Formats: sequence, C-alpha cells, structure tokens
Amino acid sequence: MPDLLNGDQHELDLLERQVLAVFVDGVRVLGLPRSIGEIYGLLFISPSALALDDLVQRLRISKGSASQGLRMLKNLGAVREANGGEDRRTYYEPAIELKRLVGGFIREQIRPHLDSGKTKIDLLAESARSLQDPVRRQFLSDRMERLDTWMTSSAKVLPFLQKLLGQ
Amino acid sequence: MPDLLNGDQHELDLLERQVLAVFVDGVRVLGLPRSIGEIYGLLFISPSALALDDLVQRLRISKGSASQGLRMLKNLGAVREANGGEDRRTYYEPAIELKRLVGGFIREQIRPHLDSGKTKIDLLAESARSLQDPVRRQFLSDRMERLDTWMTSSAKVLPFLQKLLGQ
DNA sequence: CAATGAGTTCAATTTAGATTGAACTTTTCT
DNA sequence: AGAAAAGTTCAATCTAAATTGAACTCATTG
Repeated sequence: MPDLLNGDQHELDLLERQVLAVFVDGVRVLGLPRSIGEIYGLLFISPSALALDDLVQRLRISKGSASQGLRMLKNLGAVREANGGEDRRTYYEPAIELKRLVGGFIREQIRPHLDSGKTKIDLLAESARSLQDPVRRQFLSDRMERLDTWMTSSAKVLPFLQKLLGQ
Repeated sequence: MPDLLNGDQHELDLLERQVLAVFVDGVRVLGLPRSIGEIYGLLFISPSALALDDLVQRLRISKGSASQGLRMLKNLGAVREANGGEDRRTYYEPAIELKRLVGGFIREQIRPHLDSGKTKIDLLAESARSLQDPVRRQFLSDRMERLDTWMTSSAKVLPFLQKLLGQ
C-alpha cells in the first residue's frame, strides 16, 4: 500500500530537512557527530517509531553509521526501543523530555571528564608540592588549587542544572 | 642573563606538559581546538605575562595559530592584554575567575546558537502550521512547540548558571 | 625613509575523527 | 539444517576543521 501523504517511507521533504539541520547544528555545539543529530532529528519528527533500516534509507547513511549512532543515543538515554513492533526488527523512538536528555548528556559526557580531570589535577598538585624552587612551588600549587576549585564548583552545579531544566 | 631555574624561555618540562594536557582535554569537551587549550594553559601556569612569540617558541606552534588562538581567547574574555610591557610587544595574561570564563563562553558560544536556533524554529513552526494534512500539521506543530520550549528553558537557565559559578 | 620587528590574513596542507562497507555474528523462519 | 534478514564490528576511506607558513600590513627605530 503506497501512502502518498504520509512521508514516512519517502525522501525527506524541505521542511523535514530544515528541522534536521537544526538538530545537526545543535549536536555540533555539544561536540557530537552530525549523524547523531540526523538520527535523533528524524525520530523526533516521525509520528511512529523507526527501525535501523528506515534511518539508512531516509537519511542515506550507512548501516554502520546508523548502528553506532543508535548505540550512542541509547547510551545517552536520548532514544529507547519501542515495545511491540510487528516484525522482528527493533524500532526506536526518541526521548523528548529535556530533563532526560540533559541528564544523559551530563552522565555520559560531562561527569566522566570532570572526574578524570579531578584525578589528574590531584596528582599534578602533588607533583607541584614537591618542586625544588620555593617560588615556583608556591605559584603552581596556587594554580592547581584554583583548578581544583573550578572542578568542584562545576560538579556542584550539575544537579541544579538538571533540576532547573526539569520543566 | 640565562636563567636556569625559571623555565620561562625553555622547553616545557614534564609537569608543565601534563598540566597543558588537562587544558587540551578540557577545551575539547567545549568544542574548542587544542591550540586554544595549549595557549590558555601555558598562560595559566606562567608567573609572568607572555607575548605571542613566547607562545610560538614554547608551544612550537605557528605564528598564525598563536595569533588566531589569542584572538579567540580575547573574544572569550579568557585572556587580556597585560599593561606596562617593556618592549613594544603585547603581553597577555589569563583571566582565572571561573565566573568570567563561563560568562564569556556563554556569551560567545552558547547564546548565538540558542538565538539563531530559536529564530529558525519559529520559521519552521510557521511552515508546520500551513501544512495540508491536518494530522501531520498537528503533530509537527506540537514538536516544534516542544523544541521552542527547550530553547526557552535553556536560555532561562544560563543566568542561574553564571550566578551559581560566581564562587 | 629604508629597515626591522610585531602581528594578521588566508590559501594550501595536515590531521583528527566521522563515515563507509564488506565481513561477520545472531536470530528467525521454512 | 540451511537460508534470509537484522544488526554489529572495525580497517580503510573520506571530510571538516585545525594548523601552517608565506605574503602582507602596520608601527617603530636608527
């Protein structure tokens, strides 16, 4: 049954391409690849859940890209498997609550960097404390402490961020 | 007068390279090029202000890179010209208050994207409202409104962010 | 005013990382 | 079991963005 009015299986129309462009822009700001923006964007404007193959056909990206993109989006909590697909394919739908999206991004992309950064800085502060030259030791120790303060402040702010964005 | 103890004109030592690596990591998370991290990082661990040529020599980057990097850092408010250099070169020192750094980043990198995004979405919402198919029209209009809500929430959160990070 | 030095610009090059696609594994169906 | 279809993996390729460097402008100095 060819459905001429519902765009689902067809090429993207102008409006759809423009919406996707906004998502591509958006994810680039977050340091994520364009395919992530395209995949999430297409799910966002699709009235029904889509399977990997739909993404490949409509976005004209490779299976590999679609597979990796979906995995990342799942990890971010930005996409979930829809329950009750007819055939044996897996269908995906987007999470559209900002709170959830921000939460996933913080958990996957920000926290890990903050944590590993803090660890490294603690080690560097230790090294700084054992420098010979007292002037240099004092100066670098001060700077390392400031770095530490940055990290701590940033970490403290994240829960507030999530709370404020929770509608 | 060759100063053997103060590292200023010499190669970076291990500790210095490790600190720079932390900054390079940090700016990559923010979507900024590595040279930005190196330049800011070196200024951050230097007890005195540095000129463009110091950056070129100690980081072994090109004049072009140093020049462009300094311009971006100035625009971000992350670096300022030190007053009272002896010779005719311009010396730079880092801004080390987190508040100022975050403020500059929001102003230069986040706000512009939010603003242009909001404009685009308003136009797309308009297009959606004039779609023929009433089901598609309703669905896409809902989605565009949600996008709009995301943008608005994000914009509202920024001032709080700055306030919370202002120590 | 020619020469020197600081800093900028941008076309050409390099590089990091995103994407591809062929080979593979897993699952389902007859 | 064998075939077909869904999805994954990763080395090879491609591309967007960062970096280079030569030519330039502008300011200073003997």
